[in-house]
Amino acid sequence: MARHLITSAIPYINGIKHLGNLVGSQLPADLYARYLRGRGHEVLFLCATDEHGTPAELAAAKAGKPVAEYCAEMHVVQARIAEGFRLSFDHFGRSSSAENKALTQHLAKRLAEEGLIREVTEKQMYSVADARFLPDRYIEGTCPNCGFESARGDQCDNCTKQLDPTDLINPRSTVSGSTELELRETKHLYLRQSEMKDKLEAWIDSKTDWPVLSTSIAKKWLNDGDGLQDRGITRDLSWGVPAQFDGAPWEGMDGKVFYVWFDAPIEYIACSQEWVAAGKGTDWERWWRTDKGADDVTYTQFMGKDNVPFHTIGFPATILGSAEPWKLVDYIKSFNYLNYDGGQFSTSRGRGVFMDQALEILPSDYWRWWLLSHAPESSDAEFTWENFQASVNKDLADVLGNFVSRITKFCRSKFGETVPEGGAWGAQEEALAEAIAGRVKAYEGFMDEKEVRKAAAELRAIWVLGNEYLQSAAPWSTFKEDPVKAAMQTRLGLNLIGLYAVLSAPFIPNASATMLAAMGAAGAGWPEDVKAALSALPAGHAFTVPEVLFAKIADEQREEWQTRFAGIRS
RNA sequence: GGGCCUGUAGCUCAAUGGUUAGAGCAGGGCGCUCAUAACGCCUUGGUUGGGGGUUCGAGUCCCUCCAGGCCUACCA
Repeated sequence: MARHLITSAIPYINGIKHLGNLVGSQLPADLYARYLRGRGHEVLFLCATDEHGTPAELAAAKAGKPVAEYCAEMHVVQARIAEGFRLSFDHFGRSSSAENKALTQHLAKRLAEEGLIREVTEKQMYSVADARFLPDRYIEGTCPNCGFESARGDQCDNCTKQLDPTDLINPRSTVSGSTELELRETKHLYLRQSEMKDKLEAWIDSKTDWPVLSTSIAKKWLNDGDGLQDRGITRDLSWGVPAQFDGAPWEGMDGKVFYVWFDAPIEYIACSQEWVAAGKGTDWERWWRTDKGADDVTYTQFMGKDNVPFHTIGFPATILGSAEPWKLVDYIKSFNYLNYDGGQFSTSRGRGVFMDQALEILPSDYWRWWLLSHAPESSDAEFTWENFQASVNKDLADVLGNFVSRITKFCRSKFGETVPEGGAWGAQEEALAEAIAGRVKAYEGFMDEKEVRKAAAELRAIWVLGNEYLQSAAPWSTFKEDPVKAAMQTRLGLNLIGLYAVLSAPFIPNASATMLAAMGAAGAGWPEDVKAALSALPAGHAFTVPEVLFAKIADEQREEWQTRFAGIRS
């Protein structure tokens, strides 16, 4: 038994996430966590809401609520949806927690003591009407390059030229529309990442088994242009971890907070403290402090590609720079994007399917299966309703669901709702057990390697073996001349359901639980010995015929959804 | 502009430089009747984006061009 720390990139508090966000981090992380728990390992699976930053403030203002209240409400909403998708976090924390505040300030102080913080005075755009500094992208104006009138202060969406807000003609605040903007001097703390370039690079170079996506993005940041740049870790905002605090090794940072990307990854650690505070655990240090038991922990992070720089550069720089024995990540599993029907999912335009809507129209298992079996691992992937309908109907309803249905109903009609007695395995059954054992090994291998799509394909192939067996054994024929043999075949068929339930649990936990309940096999463990697992349900054991596991999606239904989700979210 | 990724069957994807490039779905044929009009077997289908090169041998390595995507440090 090994110990596995697993974190999913923490979703931003600003609204409900879409399916692309889900498949990029939380869902595969959950798959892995469930698999490892199923194998009997000790797992701590953490996630949280990322609550600081300008967008949260603006969203709260738009909702007419204090930002703390807005975040508290949205956290509950996200937590409930996460439950709906059966995301099995050991704790779902908040980056605005007292724990994170204390730890963020502690680490910043440590970095300063190690000489890795420097103060920089710079000029930033200030909006008088909004009474706040504005990030570049919150300034809009006419592009000096192409004349586009809604160019953002960081880049023009029309001609893609990178801009400085001072380049814009007729600049205005996107918050209020005010043109009363001025450049003001402001002081910020910078993390001297450049000092740690060699150390970070050596660390990244040692990670030869990571997805190319993870390492190539990291190397790009390390070596682009003049190499790794220092990074500002404070912002002129009120909502966040205060940058000025008792015992701070600097002055003059009043009214400023740490940059959200500085405190967000720290929440991974703080979340484990929240986990203890919530009474769910007793010792967080054995997961995070290599001097206090965490040196045998394997730490795996899951995230979308947009998050990779912060996890390969920023957070490791914080951890390593602190010179304290924190556990560093061992493996970064990164994902590309999921597109929606020929374009991108769009939160602002309400294009695509959002997590709450998905749960309204279908149970979570449908989404889990499709998303995971089509996870954007090697390149961006695309969601289409036709593909979704075809995959779900074929894989879940026909191959797995119908298998459960056919064997339980056959047994009920010939032997009753009890595992039938008599007969012994022949060559055919031995061959089946061997074939399944081989595929289970492959399945475990893919899961261990976090090869999500390949694992899904292997699992499906295991389901298919059951149908192949029933087809060739044909207990409905055998029953006529040799009822005892038919009983043995049926018994094996019923046992396959229990095996499938356990193997499938990481992907489709609800259906798995239904299958186990129907078979009266709730405590079934991982089939380390497939042959034994296929005899787990003894003769005379009672079962029930479950309801249809997966209903099919009809064409008319699909068309309705297609229309409903094409445009503006209602 | 720079960097990275992707391009393989109608669709979604596989293939440590090594037999005749494989699966699933869709299409075609046959079988089965336990089952959710389900299942099984067989089968059609590819100049691996174009061109050049290295090699005994290239989907794979190199060069170049084309197409799509992402990132480019003040959104997160």
